[in-house]
Amino acid sequence: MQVDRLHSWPTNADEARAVQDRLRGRVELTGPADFPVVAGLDVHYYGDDELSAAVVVLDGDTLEPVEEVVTHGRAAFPYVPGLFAFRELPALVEALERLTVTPDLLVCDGYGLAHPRGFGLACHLGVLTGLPALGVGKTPFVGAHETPGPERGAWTPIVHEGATVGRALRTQRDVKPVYVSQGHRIALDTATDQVLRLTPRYRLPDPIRRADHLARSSA
DNA sequence: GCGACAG
DNA sequence: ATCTTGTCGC
Repeated sequence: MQVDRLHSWPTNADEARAVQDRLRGRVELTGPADFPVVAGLDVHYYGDDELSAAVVVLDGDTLEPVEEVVTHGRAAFPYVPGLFAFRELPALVEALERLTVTPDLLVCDGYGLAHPRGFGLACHLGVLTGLPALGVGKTPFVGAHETPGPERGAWTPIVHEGATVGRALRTQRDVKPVYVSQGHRIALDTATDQVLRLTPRYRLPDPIRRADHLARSSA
């Protein structure tokens, strides 16, 4: 698939924040609710700052893999909370470009709207590709939330600066919640539904687990 | 000012 | 993210 470079690569943290502030206006918070083909993305770090980036495309109904791509590279930016996306973006974009099928949804490992400037990795990938995207985080990042009930499907809003920016969602009974936020062209209700649907077992969505395993095994 | 801070 | 042992449970 084709991915547009909507910005030059930032040289420092201020430039990176400026990119986020500029692209934030392109995020759309509504979109389709049906996703025949979904993709999971994840990056594995090894050595100094080497990394492998994996994209696994799954049939949206059966959750069977239909295509896999792995790329290798180096972290493209130092780790700064809030600018995390710039580390992995080039490798992930290259992997997406090598896909022969275009997914209907990107399931990203990290945050979308629930981000200090409202533009996390899931928003960034969504805007560059134009595809619906959502983010799943494993630890709280921004905002405040109550602990959801213990049963699968229970959720509470994540509130940041007076706005709901995501949900703490229990994907399995008595398992630590995950943190769901919108990336691009998707409603929060839809993102929540999809995360549950894509997580028939374990804590994290199948697409992310598969991408994690693939990136790890091809280091 | 100090610590904490997606992965 | 990664460095790391054992342990409990399906």
